[in-house]
Amino acid sequence: MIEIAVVRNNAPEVVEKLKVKNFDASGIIERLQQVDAERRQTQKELDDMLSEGKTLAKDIGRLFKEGKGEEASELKERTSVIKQKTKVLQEQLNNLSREQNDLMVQLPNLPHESVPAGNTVEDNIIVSSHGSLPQLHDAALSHWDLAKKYQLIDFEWGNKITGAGFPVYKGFGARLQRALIAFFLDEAIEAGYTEYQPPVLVNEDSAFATGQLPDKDGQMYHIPLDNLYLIPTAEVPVTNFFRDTILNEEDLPVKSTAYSLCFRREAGSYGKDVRGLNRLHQFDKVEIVQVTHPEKSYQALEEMVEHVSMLLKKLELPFRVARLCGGDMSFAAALTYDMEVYSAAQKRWLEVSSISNFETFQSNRMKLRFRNKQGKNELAHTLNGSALALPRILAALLENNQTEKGINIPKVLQPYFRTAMIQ
RNA sequence: GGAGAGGUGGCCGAGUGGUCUAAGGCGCACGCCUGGAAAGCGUGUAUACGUCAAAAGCGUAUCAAGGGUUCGAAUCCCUUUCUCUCCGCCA
Repeated sequence: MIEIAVVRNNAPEVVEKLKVKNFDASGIIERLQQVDAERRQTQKELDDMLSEGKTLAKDIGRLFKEGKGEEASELKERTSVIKQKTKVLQEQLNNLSREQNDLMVQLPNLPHESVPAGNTVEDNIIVSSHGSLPQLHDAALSHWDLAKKYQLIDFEWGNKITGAGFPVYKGFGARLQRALIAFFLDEAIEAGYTEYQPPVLVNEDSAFATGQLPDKDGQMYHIPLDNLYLIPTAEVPVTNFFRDTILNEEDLPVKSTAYSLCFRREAGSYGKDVRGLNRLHQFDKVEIVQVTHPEKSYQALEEMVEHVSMLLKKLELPFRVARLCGGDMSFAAALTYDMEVYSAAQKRWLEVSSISNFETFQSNRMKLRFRNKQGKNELAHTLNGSALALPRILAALLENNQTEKGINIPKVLQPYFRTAMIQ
């Protein structure tokens, strides 16, 4: 969530900026200002009352010790009044704090000044394009047909044992997945990220901290018996490593990478968008996460875009980079770049990575701070990006590299894949 | 799943109703001492909210979390949670 001080000091600016995200914050902000002022007033009154009670309790204790029981009893009468009042004030304060918090979590993150206004993908800005679009022969197949032809993926088996959106990879398909994961992790490690294998189930606190709760409740698989959530991305566990943590300034940036399974309910999706590997309930992804100094976060964002670009170039896939417009951005992001590869048989751009700077939005929720040079604690910035999501990379690789003889494997994957062509 | 023992500052660890404003130790920082270092000595060393233009200072809360008893709770009671040990199950 954004910081209360920002609301307190720049309310009109907050409302203005959130318009870029198509969010009308005026009502919430107005109420917040009232609640914040009342809360502070109440806290002051309560603190004073508690202070008086504390002093009295000490006096009473002292008097008892000195054997002046009668004087002590007189003081006791005053304490009952104080008790009554503190109880009422405490309750008021709790209510106000709760209301303030409820309002705060409804506010999306403020967009960076470079975020274009707009509602849909049409309003996203294509920042750059790389590589040339492959020309396929007339008999070119979609990746789901190729998967069948070469026995790479069995969608039917997945359907049978679980349901739609849970494919079974087999043979060269499974091996290609394994090769990609190893390649992505090795590249991330090379770029200075530390590798982790996180849990794929997280608790409520973790899901809240990175912003999945309460905003995207229905998008995650939930296990009620233990109140745990299946992660939609490794961002959730990895960023939460640093929940309630105060880092040293010299430890920044903290760069982490993790391969994990990801689970998304994708409620309401249907049609050709979800055909084949285009949209799954369970998929594989290597994620990169950074915790940075606030002054370095946009530099880190560029670096992450560069990293993912490098991966796509090495995989010889044509891709483009889009800066998302306000309406297309997530609740928690301040600035997001999407990376899209061209899938030649489908003739579509597929989103394979989303790289975002959350500034202090997540760190404020999870109390992730660092001790700055002045010795004060300051919220760090968090960022993350896919590097990369497997299924659509797989789709593009299969479609773009198909020939009459078989499917070519990019050079960079061959050491991992141990074969140059799927036949 | 059953039984038992626990959760105290960055860490170890004392503390069973009233200067707990949490002993002591370790670590860390600064200073003294030293040719330099070590040892020694001294000082300091949490987080949040509030107050203040800000800092300092001050107030309040925090001894796993929440509630209760009491004039007063780290300490007593209840609930929850987590960790450890043993048993059971188990890759």
